[in-house]
Amino acid sequence: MKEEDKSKPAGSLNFLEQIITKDLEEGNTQGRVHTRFPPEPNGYLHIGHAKSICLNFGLAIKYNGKCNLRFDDTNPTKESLEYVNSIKKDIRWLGFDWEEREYYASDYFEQLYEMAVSLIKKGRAYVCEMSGEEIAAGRGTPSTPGRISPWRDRPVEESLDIFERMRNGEFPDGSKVLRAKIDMASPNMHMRDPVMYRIMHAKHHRTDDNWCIYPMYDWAHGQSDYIENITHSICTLEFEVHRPLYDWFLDNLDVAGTRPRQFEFARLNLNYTVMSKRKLLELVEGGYVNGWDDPRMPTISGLRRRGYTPAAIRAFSDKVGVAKRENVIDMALLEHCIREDLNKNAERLLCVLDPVKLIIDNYPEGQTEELEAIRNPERPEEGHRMVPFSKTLYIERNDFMEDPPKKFFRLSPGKEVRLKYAYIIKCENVVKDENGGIREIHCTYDPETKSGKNTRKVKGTLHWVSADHAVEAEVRLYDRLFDVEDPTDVPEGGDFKDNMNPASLQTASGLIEPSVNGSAPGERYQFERTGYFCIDPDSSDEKLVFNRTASLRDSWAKMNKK
RNA sequence: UGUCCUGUGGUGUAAUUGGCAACACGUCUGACUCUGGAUCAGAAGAGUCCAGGUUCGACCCCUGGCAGGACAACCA
Repeated sequence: MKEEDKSKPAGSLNFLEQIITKDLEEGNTQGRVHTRFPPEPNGYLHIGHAKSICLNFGLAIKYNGKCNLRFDDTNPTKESLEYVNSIKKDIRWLGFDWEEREYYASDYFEQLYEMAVSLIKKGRAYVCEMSGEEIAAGRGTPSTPGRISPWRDRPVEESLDIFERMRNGEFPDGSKVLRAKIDMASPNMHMRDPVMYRIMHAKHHRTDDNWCIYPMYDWAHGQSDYIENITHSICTLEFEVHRPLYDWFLDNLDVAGTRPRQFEFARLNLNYTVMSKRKLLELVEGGYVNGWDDPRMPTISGLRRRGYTPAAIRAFSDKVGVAKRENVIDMALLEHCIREDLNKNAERLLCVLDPVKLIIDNYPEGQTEELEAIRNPERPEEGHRMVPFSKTLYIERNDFMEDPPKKFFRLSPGKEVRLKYAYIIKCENVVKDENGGIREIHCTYDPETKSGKNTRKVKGTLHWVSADHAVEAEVRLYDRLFDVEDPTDVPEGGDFKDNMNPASLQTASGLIEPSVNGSAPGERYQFERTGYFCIDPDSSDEKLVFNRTASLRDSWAKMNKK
């Protein structure tokens, strides 16, 4: 877990690291750093969560501390075990370990209840019997004060009694809540007697029907941090306004030891995609993608299936940095990170995605040669694979042009190119079909130019496969899910889905060199000159399925665009 | 016309706490190349939201603006 990050000068700290360093120097946290990653198990994790995971676990690692996994499971109607499991799987896959510290806010329900009772006894909380609408209406607006609840000054004993009966299930949902008694005129809406408990007769995935009152986020979260001895409670910017409440609860409870403190950072935004749970859900449920792990989704499971590596995602998280200002990260940075990893680590393979037949007229009929091809030029120590070569081959259709522009380095009539790992060939003529399409390209080869020999050089090198030896595979060519940088930027009445890229998935039938046989789902390769690909779980014994993780940078395509 | 937060190249993050701005992605050259990949060398691109002030000196401190964001679930 030690990727180097060259995106910042050595020794420069982000604002959280600066705070922690100072706390450690001043002994503010008993010399400890203890963070937590607190997902609500109500959905799948995405790349934005990955940033938070890397941050929280990363800080703990960097400062020799600990990071807990804590499920914030205080709303049983939205949460489930399925999500708990997927979240655990994703965090582990990313390479982080919470050891035995797998916690649940629901583990603290009893303690939380006792703490609430103590607050009532202090006159700092009361049972309010207004309806939800009344409470909302009575809260006022940010610029006008709220109205005092008629129940606000009821006797402590009465609140105590009713609160207990709420717990015992004597009242229907929505009939009563426990509220903190703070300040209905506060300019901070969250301080206007916030709800601490609501009645929900709902089955919880862990506590079953033991409870029918459930704590609200603001009440549960800070106290859970306190119970777990968290030192630095790191969350995203939208909770900034909650911080006074976070502190108020701690101030008004008799807490001992180190108090947790909350710090906020700006969440990750990525262009050319959407990140909100609601929109992601819409894509899944509307069938716009094939599930949460569709390789085009920015979910962790989607990226995994797409072929991203944990190391690439960790490197990405490092490079995006941590700060308080809103940001939009360029998708190109994510792509850079996976290419950087896979260039170094993925074995090479020859695969023709859009084949056209090429016949070497002067190559002996029926002859086959096994040619040596390096597995990975970045890691020569990994050795070689053998690739069969014969008279009839396939090359990429767009590697041939009858009438090439001046800077076309590939094959055209009368021109020479090298076939990677094989020979230099020269195009002699082409055979066309009745529509004028190219059916066969006829070439001659120069036996003196076999790969490995020190021979003359030609400008272009092509990938190819031997027709009789190639293995057919389904290749799913993925591209960005959206056409535009900000898919949510739509005209009146428009929808973010209007910005979807119609070509985000194109399927090809690829021909791959036979050494691909025996590969298993999850394995990653570079198809030379084409891109990085990963074997999809949809693969069967009969047919491999590849997902394109990322294309190779293509300066020829870029040049053509101009 | 409330409270809180944030404004640094196209994007993101720095500037060791006051010494005229660095790194990464991206872009553009060129070299090299049996991947138009990778690699290597180089370039362009901000004078730090604006206006005042303090100071020998301000991205950094002060004052006042402006802009953007968050907050009015019995969601988290």
